[in-house]
Amino acid sequence: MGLQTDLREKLISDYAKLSPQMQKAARYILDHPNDVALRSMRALARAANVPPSTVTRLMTAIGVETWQDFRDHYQSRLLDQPASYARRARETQKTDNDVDRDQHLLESICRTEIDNISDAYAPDLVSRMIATCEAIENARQVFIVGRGAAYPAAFQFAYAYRLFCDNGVLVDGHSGTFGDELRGIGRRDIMIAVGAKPYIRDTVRAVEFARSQHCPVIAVTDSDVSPIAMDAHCKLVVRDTSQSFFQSFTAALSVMQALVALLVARGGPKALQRIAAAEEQLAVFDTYLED
Amino acid sequence: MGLQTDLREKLISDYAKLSPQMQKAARYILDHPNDVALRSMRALARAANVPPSTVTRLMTAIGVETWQDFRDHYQSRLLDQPASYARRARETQKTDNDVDRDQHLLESICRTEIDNISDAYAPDLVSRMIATCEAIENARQVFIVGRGAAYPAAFQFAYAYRLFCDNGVLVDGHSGTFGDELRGIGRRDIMIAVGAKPYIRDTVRAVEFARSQHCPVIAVTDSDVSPIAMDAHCKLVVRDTSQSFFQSFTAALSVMQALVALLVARGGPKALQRIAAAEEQLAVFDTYLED
DNA sequence: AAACGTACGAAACATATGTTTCGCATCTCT
DNA sequence: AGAGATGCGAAACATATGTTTCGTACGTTT
Repeated sequence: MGLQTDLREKLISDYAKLSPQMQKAARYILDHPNDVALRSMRALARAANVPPSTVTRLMTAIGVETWQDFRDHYQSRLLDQPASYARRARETQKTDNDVDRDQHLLESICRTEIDNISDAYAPDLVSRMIATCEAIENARQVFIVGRGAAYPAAFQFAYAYRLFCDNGVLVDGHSGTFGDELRGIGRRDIMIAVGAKPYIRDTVRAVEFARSQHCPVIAVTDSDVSPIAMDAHCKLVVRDTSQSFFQSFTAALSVMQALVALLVARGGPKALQRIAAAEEQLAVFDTYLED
Repeated sequence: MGLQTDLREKLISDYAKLSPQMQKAARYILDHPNDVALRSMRALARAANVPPSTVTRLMTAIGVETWQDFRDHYQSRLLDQPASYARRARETQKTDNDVDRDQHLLESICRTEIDNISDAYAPDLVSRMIATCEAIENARQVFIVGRGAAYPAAFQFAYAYRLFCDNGVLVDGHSGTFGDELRGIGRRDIMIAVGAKPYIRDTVRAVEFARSQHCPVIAVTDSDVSPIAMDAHCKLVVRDTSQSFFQSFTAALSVMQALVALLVARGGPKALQRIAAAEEQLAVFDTYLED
């Protein structure tokens, strides 16, 4: 992927052919790649002790149109790969055939989804997921809340969780009101609340109620300051960037599934036994199609 | 560097005391910390959809003299991060305790999820998605079927789809039986069926019924030869590889969301108008928390 | 109603930025 | 030695940036 293999390599290979002043600039860039990402062109030129024009000349010499392109390259390198996706996506959207538009949209959706997922498994989030598991394992009951577009993620977790634990409650408001389902919630329980902007009132109310009953909350949400994340025991902040009017809950779903996988892994053979039992039960009900 | 404990914490703790517009800015910063390090203040303000003045006001509100100081803080934070990555990697390879196992599991889940998603947007699938959209656009009614673990994906699509089209029916068996909901299905309709192995009998039955009524089927499933994909008008085969006992429906969900995005993009301004109307209606019901 | 205070965006401001131009050295080749 | 090419920095240019100012709109209090 990518027409530009690596600008760094290009700089090194062309180094000999450059004029002395350009070499000075190139050398500084090679020695201080982060300066390219973080500082301005003029500031870099000053640091390298060359006039600004030398830097622009260097750009054209190595076949880079503009300083922006150069800087972008180094910025995404700094981010350890991710962000360049978005910009490329924007570039691709310029073409104007109808089918092409659809294809490009899907391509850009794909990249966004991958970015969202990557971010959801950043080191910070990983340790929070582990902490979340500990909290769940020690809880008496596990209440799972998610309305509207967040419902799928909540459902997914609840569905899988109940295959190996019987203390999970999906608070979906289907049977009776929200309040009924939360009766008895307390400090020994835990609530997993899923929701992103726009926040659905029910979800926020459920969280507030849990908090008022001293029940710790795990927030799977889109921001550290989302109303769902307020005073949360653990915040799992996942991106919901999307190309459409609708937020993407892909990353949230993925995290919920990952939590299940983690819980099972930590649960060891006992968890697996329970799953086997659950599947047997489903087979009795003739739920699945046998091969 | 040094005396500032962490501006991020400061931002979170002061969040409630900020004015609405400043909250908007603060929130964007919390959600996109790298933007602070890499982009200009005005660019960030644009991205956060606030005037530049709001950002400067935010600076003074949280006790930061100038934007430069703020940016510097985030830049050094960004530069420190890669080191922690490396350190963590080294630590992981040394010891073999429980936490490490969890981290490795999550890392491998992340990779698998990304693979699944990438495959779901392969050129072949992309053109099938476009074909799917055409079929949906020409359908009288759109029936969406998904049971068990596939329910989230079906629900997600139905939920979003109904925001701009009123001919979507989520066949979830909640209200009455499966059969009831499918009454009247015919050749001018379309059914979107989601399901992976193990195939849930209800879903397969629904597909078979649709076919018997000459209703074309869009199959979102795990194999070209899945019982759901039999004689399907269009097969969207997505991978559901996962590290746990449980299939991953992340890619399926992503594809369903992508279909919605595509439909809206193709629908043009009319679709957007309908969405606006739907959101207004939701606002009337006081569904969302206003800012 | 009136007075006050806060919140806010548009515009103004000075400065910094990326790029281009221009003229002057220095080198190269006949 | 002179013509041509090349390398170079100062300055010019248009634009973007960070910050301040100012008028208005809105809500609260008197």
